[in-house]
Amino acid sequence: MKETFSGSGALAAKFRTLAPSMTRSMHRVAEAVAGDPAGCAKLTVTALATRTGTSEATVVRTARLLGYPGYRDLRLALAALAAQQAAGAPAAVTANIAVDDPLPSVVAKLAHDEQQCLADTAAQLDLAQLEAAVGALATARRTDVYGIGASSLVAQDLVQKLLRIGRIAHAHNDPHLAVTNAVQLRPGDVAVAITHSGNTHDVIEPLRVAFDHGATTIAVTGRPDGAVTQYADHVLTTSTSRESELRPAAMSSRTSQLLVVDCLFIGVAQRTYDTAAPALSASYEALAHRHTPRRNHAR
Amino acid sequence: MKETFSGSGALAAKFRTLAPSMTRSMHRVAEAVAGDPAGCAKLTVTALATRTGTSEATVVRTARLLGYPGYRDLRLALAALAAQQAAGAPAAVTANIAVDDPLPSVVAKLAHDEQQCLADTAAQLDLAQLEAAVGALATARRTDVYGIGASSLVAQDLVQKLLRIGRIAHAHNDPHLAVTNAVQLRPGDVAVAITHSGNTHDVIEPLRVAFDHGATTIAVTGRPDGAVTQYADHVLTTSTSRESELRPAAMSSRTSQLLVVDCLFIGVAQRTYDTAAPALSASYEALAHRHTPRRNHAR
DNA sequence: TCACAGGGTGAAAGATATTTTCGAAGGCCC
DNA sequence: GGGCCTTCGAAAATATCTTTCACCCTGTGA
Repeated sequence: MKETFSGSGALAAKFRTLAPSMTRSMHRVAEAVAGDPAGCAKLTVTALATRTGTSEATVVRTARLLGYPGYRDLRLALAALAAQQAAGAPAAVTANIAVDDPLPSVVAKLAHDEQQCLADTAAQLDLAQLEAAVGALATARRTDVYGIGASSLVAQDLVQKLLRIGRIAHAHNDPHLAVTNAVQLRPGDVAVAITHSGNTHDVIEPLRVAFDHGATTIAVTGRPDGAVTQYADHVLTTSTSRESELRPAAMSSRTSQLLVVDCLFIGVAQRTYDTAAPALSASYEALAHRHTPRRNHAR
Repeated sequence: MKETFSGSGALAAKFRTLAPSMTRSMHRVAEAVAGDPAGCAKLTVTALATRTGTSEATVVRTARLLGYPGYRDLRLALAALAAQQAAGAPAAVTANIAVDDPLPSVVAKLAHDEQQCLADTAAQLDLAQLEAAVGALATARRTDVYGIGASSLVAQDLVQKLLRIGRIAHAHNDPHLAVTNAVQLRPGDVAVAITHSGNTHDVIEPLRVAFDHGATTIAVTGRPDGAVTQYADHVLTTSTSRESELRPAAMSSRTSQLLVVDCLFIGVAQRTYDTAAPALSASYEALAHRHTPRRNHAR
């Protein structure tokens, strides 16, 4: 793949995230759009269809996939993007991490990639969905979080955070236990599934059970078209960063997922401030004696 | 783009210049447009006509007067202008996250903070220490990783990654078991302690034991002067990001720690490429069937 | 190899949005 | 007050966008 997308932000990120679920024709359209936003903003549906050798229908479908109600809105967004790019074009360079990269270069590239990933995630995060998810978590009687493999760590991170502010939460990485517990959920409870691929059966199954039992369900996934979203009331899309052999997408999705988790956490903490703040302080006090009193570490 | 708006004032300037030649109705339209470009960009001709209490015809006439071929183009320009204005004012993301921050602001601030944290970490990371740590891990007979609480997740992340490339690694978050296992270590083995505070007794203790038994010891900590470094052959310092009430340092240290872990991982993967690459591929294949088969697009 | 299923695709119909037309209303000078 | 010009908006005409639907390609199983 010799795609040379400059770090044009949200659009390129969206493109990467959704590329797998695009058909060939849509891919062509998306490529044209991502490659020359300014130019495409000047075209009508018909013109863009002609330029990409496709049909109006495909252009509209692509626009929809990219998250706009139709081509008209994509076009507006394109114009906006072009203006933004023209305003400040940082144009950072990012090569893939290679086997023979010296260590300093690895560190720089990794840091840069992850920064980019954070920016992309923040840019494309659906705030309405986030708001809804936060609302659900803030009022949940209890919250179950499902994650397997690398996503299991993210699930645990979310649970640790929720526990710290006094919410009742459990992380499950055993599919059987997860389902067993999901059966207990009912309306007012929340279930969160975390899966990069969006198709991890072991995580979807408990979410489906929770969904069927009336719990509010949230999916944190890199594939908004994945099977997991069938059973999700709220979908939070993580951004897929550039992949390379040594650092495949599935592995680097973590950064994006964790940002989403942090956003959820802060959102919930804000909404439940009265109980969250004392709980946070309490957890510090409780941990203080666990640290050997060497210097003044209680900043 | 032929039409280049030099600044956000361009529209207002045009408005002033052309105001004399405008009729009353056109004036109302122009005023609305100049006053809220972003908002007007969202409206159709009809909607804008209604909002200004005029007709579509008038709106189109105004657009023409402002120098555009029609309303459609004015609308695009408006969207571009709005984006430019938004980009020009990157907002005070430097501020702490407050209880009453709206969600969009929280997302922006979090993303910004974490990006900053990554940059800081990469900048101050001691490459010589990293190199040494990578060398030790790459040749280790086995690796034990200690982490408690939030750092436990980081420890697990490192272990998961090492396992994927065929290294033998274990994560311990039970202090007793950690010590029990540390006793088994000997020269040629590696022990890694992850602690933000640098003074977490439960993590220091197993590292000390490992150190005493001749294992190579690595500390990943935010406090290079912490107690943990006494028993560490190599110290990797993570950066402490800004803290706030809702997002204390101990919690945000994760980002920094994970970057270090990633650097270690890539470094080791490079050095053991011959075994790492096949192991990586194998782990994908093994996991493939775990994802409900959905679609497979040629890319 | 063939028949079949199922999604991907574009032509064209259908729906919207934009532009133009045109007549009416208001105002100004004679 | 009447002619004449300007302004204005309703509605027709056009351009643009969206949806539908049948065809086609591709992969699959007999």
